Amino acid sequence: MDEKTRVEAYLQIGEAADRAKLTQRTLRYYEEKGLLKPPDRMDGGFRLYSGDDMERLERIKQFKELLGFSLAEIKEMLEADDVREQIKSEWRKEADASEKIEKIRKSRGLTLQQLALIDTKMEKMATMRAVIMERLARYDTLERQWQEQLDEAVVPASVS
Amino acid sequence: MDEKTRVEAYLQIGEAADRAKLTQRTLRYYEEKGLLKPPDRMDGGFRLYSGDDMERLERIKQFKELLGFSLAEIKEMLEADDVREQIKSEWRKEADASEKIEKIRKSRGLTLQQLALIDTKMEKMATMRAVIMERLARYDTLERQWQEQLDEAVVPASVS
DNA sequence: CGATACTTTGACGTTTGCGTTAACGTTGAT
DNA sequence: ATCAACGTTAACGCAAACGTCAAAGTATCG
Repeated sequence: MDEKTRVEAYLQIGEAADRAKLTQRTLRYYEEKGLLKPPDRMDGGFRLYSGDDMERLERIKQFKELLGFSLAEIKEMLEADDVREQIKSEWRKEADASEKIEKIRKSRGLTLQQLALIDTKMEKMATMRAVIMERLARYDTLERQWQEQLDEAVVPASVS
Repeated sequence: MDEKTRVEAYLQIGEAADRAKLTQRTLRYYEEKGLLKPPDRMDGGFRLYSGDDMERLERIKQFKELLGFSLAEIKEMLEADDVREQIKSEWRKEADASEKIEKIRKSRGLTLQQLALIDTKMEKMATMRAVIMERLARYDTLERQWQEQLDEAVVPASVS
């Protein structure tokens, strides 16, 4: 079962694309552009996407759809994540710590930027939401007005 | 002063573009694509943008940057607005009310869609924000860890 | 082994959303 | 009247982000 779970955790490009709600072309394109690390392959050369790959895809989608980043920008942002993984796997302390601290600070900076961007976006969206609510209210009154007019016409004097 | 205010309320394309933080090309492009109604012109043919035009531009920007709509989608959405203006200017009740009610309902529907979209986006952004906050926390602990290591190395035994 | 479904790597095509001249007309100040 | 600053249309250009074949290899099931 150890092997089976390991096997089932991998998806071929078709399934991966379906689950991520993207196309196969897009997956290959992202890989080509360096947003996805080259995934593992089976013997025949078929790509195998890991759970991590799928998570990364999800993050890419969020950056695109929620924040409207270009793929180039997304790549930059994702490099912040890579730093974390790198450092985690580099528990050998040979490489001097100050260098790592630099990397960490840079990544943290990028993450802070993301946070700031999200916050301004959320504020703007809240404002927009309020405007839309007003609009809705006006539509409702408008509709009611014309509805009354229509009622009067249909029911001339039977009520009064 | 009546005339002056009326005149000053209009902007030539240069000023209009500057204030909207867009380019002249973009304004013409939006007009070409039907997102902006053909603005008034002065005698020489220079475009004159009204306050309403500027507001519309602002909404277009929001749809693009906040919601990530394509220009085609934005056009559709803005048509909801047009209905309101149309109906306001059509205070002649000749055209039957039921027809107008239909239009109003359609516009209201579009507006509701916008609202729903904004709400889902805001939810997703909130989730994303939470994830980012977690990330930040992890960066901080990471940095502190390595900082400690660095301190120990720099101050070998002087303290103890 | 064969059929069918899935995948691979090119490579060219398409759409969107403008940028960038070019050639020429308009305005406004001096 | 002229000059600089601004505007006009028309046309071509372009990068991003994929879509869409084509030709070939691989997987899997019976």
